[in-house]
Amino acid sequence: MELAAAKLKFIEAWGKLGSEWGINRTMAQVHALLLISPEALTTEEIMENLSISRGNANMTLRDLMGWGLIEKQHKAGERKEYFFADKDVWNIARQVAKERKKRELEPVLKVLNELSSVTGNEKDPELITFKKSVADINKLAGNVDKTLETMLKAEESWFWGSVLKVFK
Amino acid sequence: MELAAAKLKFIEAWGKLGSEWGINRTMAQVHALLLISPEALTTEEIMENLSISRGNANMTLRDLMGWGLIEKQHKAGERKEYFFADKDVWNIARQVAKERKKRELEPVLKVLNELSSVTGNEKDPELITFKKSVADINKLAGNVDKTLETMLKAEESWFWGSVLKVFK
DNA sequence: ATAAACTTTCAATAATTTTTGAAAGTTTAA
DNA sequence: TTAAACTTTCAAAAATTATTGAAAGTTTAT
Repeated sequence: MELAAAKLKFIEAWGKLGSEWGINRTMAQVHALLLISPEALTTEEIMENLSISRGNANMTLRDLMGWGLIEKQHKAGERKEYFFADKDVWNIARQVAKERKKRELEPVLKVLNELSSVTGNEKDPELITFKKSVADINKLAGNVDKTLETMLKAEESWFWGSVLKVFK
Repeated sequence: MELAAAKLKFIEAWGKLGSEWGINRTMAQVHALLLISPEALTTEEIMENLSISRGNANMTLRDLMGWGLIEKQHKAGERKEYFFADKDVWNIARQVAKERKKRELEPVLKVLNELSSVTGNEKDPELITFKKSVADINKLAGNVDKTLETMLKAEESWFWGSVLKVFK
């Protein structure tokens, strides 16, 4: 396959994966584009490359910066802003894990903790089932949280080395 | 907190989490409802409880069965179909991991493998960057795949025991 | 100060996803 | 059979989410 076709396919696949995981398709595509660009790109170039509007490009780039996945670059003697993506895939994975943990897992853990103090007739099957489910989910979520915490601090080779060795 | 309020809060939280992870909010809510119900429920009861239409309930229940998260139950001497959710949270996690691996990770791995055979001028920075990104993502995705594979076969206590021991 | 170069905002519009509900389909009991 | 009880389908409507693009805002060079 030619590079041009491969790029399109990569951007499309990355966008699809993103949308399946609750990430705006365009955002995933802009990220994909910057990931495979050796050079930083301007808003203009991104707009053109993906056929998106200026407003869309601007907001998407801002979001990507909010996720810590891309950065602005200023070139000496140029007015334009250039954007580039961190190319280290392990950093990307960690960054996404970090943000989703903060934005989604932690709020859920908070709610689960509140819910575990539910009151009522301790003989009521409704209450028993409710408490059991909440407690079980809480435990699982806690384990996920601990594992992510470790992942965030870890080096890639150490992390996978450890995990895969255990699972041999 | 009272049980009734706690139930509402749980269903709401589960629905929100689902939608953030690309799962239809209603589907997550129906799952939540069944998860905390000691008894199997009819379509009618689910419709009423969540204020959703018959069509929506029917399709959502079918989807949940497709994900292997709930099952039909037939009660002797009754025409109605009852639905109940597997209450084992580890089973649920495994089931979701299994389905998402099959539906999303595997197709992406397939595309990545195709893309790694991209051709062109080996000196071209565009090609070099592209190949590097694809190779790196491929490696990471492969490790995730292997880990999920292990998780699918594992018992909960063994899995977390191993993972958390390593990360101590 | 001015204006060109560039970025940001946001109300309106478009696209996508979800939901409805009535009609069609199926099963069962008598 | 028939008809009641129940389930499924799917086109249309509603709700949600994403995108546009022009106007407003900002920065920089002169």
